Amino acid sequence: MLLEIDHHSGVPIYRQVIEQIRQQIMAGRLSEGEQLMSVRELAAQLKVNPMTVSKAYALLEVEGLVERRRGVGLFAARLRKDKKAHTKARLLEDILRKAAVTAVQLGIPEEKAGEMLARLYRKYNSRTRSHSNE
Amino acid sequence: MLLEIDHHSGVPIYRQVIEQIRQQIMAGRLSEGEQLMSVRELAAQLKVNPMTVSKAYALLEVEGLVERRRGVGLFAARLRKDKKAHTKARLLEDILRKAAVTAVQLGIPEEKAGEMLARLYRKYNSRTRSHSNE
DNA sequence: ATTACTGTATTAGCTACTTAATACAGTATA
DNA sequence: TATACTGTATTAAGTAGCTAATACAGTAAT
Repeated sequence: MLLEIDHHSGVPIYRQVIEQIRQQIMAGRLSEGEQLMSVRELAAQLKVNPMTVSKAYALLEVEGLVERRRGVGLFAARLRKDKKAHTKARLLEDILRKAAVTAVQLGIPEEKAGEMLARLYRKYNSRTRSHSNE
Repeated sequence: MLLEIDHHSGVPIYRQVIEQIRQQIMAGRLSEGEQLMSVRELAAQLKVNPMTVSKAYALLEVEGLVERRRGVGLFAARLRKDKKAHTKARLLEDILRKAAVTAVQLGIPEEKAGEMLARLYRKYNSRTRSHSNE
């Protein structure tokens, strides 16, 4: 597992760690029960303080995505498939809710909002295999 | 024009001012060219420092939604209808883009994302006439 | 020029957040 | 128990963002 941190993006390091690990788990690139890099190991790789990594791990545990075992290590949580699907749906819904509120407030018709989403979805879906630097 | 500020929401005052005025302009509840409350007037109503209001106004001018005239006052910008529609579309697109990226990353199919958006749209659209306190 | 409004630049204090240094605590193995 | 790993609680420093106090600047009418 390799994480990349952009120190100039303005996005806090611990959030970047959270987002990347969450995505790897949700996309199935981290097996259930698999052990992740230790706090100090990942901290060294990212050239960051161990506590920063620990903070990210702590928040991921709150989300139910990992299990921390003091003295042992960190493991990808075992998620039932329906639970996993539910979590994914919730992540997306949180964002779509804002979009829906905005569309209603601006008086943009439902069909138009739907078309915009479909267009954007296809745009990014076609880039899945390539690197996106933005 | 009446604005309401929630001092406990965690959202900065100047952002709340921006969002509410932007929404009033976009929804057509502020006529083009109409004069808005002066900096000090609005600051008094909101019980806030005039500079906080001035900051909100400055950012609204950058968006092209208002015109500031020193010594005279603040006026809702005259927007051509197509420009207005374009601005509205951009506001929504910025949010929908994040949703699309998330959906693709999580492997959620386009149809499902579309259904979620439609459901949420209807949910908030049906509340348009009532007060929402959350 | 005076008055009475407009908006604004500068500065400073406050707060919340992020990161890091240090010392501590749990587990497994020999 | 000793060792060598695990993660963590506490504390503090640094930073960025928000708000406000003050003094300044433009406009219009008298």
